[in-house]
Amino acid sequence: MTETLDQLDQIGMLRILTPDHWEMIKPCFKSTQTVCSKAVVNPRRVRLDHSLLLLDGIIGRRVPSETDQTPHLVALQVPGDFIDLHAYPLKKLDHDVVAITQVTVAMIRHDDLSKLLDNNCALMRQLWSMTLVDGAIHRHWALRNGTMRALQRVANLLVELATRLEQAKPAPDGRFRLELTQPDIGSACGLSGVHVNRVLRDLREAGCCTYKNGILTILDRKQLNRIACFDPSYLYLPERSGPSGF
Amino acid sequence: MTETLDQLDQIGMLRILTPDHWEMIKPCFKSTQTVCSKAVVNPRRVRLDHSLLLLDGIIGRRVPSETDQTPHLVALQVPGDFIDLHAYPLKKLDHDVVAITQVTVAMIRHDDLSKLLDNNCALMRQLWSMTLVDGAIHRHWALRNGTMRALQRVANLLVELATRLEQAKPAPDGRFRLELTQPDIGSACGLSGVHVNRVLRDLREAGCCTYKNGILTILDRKQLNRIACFDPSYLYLPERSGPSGF
DNA sequence: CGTATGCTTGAATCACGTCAACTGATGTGG
DNA sequence: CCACATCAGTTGACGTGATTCAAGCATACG
Repeated sequence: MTETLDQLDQIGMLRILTPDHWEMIKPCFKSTQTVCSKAVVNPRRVRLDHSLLLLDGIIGRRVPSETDQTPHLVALQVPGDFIDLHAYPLKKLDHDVVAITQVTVAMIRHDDLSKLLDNNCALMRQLWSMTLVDGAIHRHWALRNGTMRALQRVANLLVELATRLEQAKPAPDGRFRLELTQPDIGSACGLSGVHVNRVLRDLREAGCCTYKNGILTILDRKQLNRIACFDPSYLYLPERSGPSGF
Repeated sequence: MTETLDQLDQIGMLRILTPDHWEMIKPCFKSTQTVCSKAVVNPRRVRLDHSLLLLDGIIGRRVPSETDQTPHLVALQVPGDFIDLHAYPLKKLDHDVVAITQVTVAMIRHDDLSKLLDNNCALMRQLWSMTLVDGAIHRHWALRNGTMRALQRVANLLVELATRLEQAKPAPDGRFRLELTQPDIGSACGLSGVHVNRVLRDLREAGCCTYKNGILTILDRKQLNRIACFDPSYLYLPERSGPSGF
């Protein structure tokens, strides 16, 4: 499997790393792994000795709900995200890490990470930054669930995911394979599955986007952004060319 | 002002640091500052060259709402919290940092922090951990706003704050000076001020707690925990004596 | 085939928001 | 000392957005 590791590219959140730092950490990923949809990648409350880099697919973080049975989605990760990097300093997670789609991940052992970081504080600071952007996204999820109404909430979530996914892989056709069920979307933004269905119909009838078979197709990005009141500054996107918030 | 700095104690979140690490970082705090209620301590989108340690009072993080005028509370910080430590790697914030009560903070320059951390990766990892606990709290806020109904939400927020405040300073009488207005509480958990008022009445009539003049008084902690479905594991409390999630 | 899973729609219910009026405490100026 | 303004809290009436329950439909799969 190591042949794929050499081809690893600096996609999405990984672009926070400087190229030389990326070259340093890349060899530490010793193996990749493919996990099938719906599997629990890392369970909560268990001591972890490794962290995962998401290469392909979508991963979610679930917290079992205190009130009812169905767990709640508190975060979604896209390719380029350093999943459960926070397990490196914290050692245990407070949520389950589950595969939404079939995913491929690269593993890094905390031992190897320590060897690397103990001699390189600059790299550590950049990894730290990556978890801080995660934190900013978490704050935005609280904001979204706290202030927005259903239509805006769903639109906002979809635009966020589209924007983050584009950082990993450009999608000129505006199509994104999310594979989230409608109740999943509801779980992520605090709505019932039924209501998500109605909201998606409204977005479809407004000509904004369609969502079918787990595939999001954005038809009118401008209008969708407007409905979503989307301001991407909380994503701290690295500047490619031109101004950005980072 | 330096006389107070020598007396700084390892309260709240600071207890994540080992005592020797705490002794190392303590001298870097060169001055304390008292800021009056409602002042903006650090504005968003401005490059910061320092971070703040909250010594006394309560600080909030506000995001101006896209939809209406009133900004939204996305986080609350209690004494011992290293406010905007995330500004150290990220340099800019995506939210305003505002004083809820009158607060005293200690300032640390990022230059000094760098000098200290470049020779001490273990300390850096612990500071990193502190921001990760912040992240876990953010996730919980998203969860609260996404899954809970009004009564549970308010109860949950109040218990969280009480628990975190107790880490900083024990409150055997069950009284906590929050100084949040009822609309503030609503803003934090996605409810209108009017509805918060009704919920607080319900909690009062149930004998759980009272909230008057910005002071929370917990009368029946057990019942309040039950209503709030409160499980503190996401706070990663350091173990004092006995088992805990950390 | 039948069963499971996810989507779709309608009808009834309810939790919460909005609006508006009133209270009570605090503060300010004449 | 009183008149007045201000601000947070309080309560009622009303409207509505979202949940829940239920039934029906489509597709995939054994």
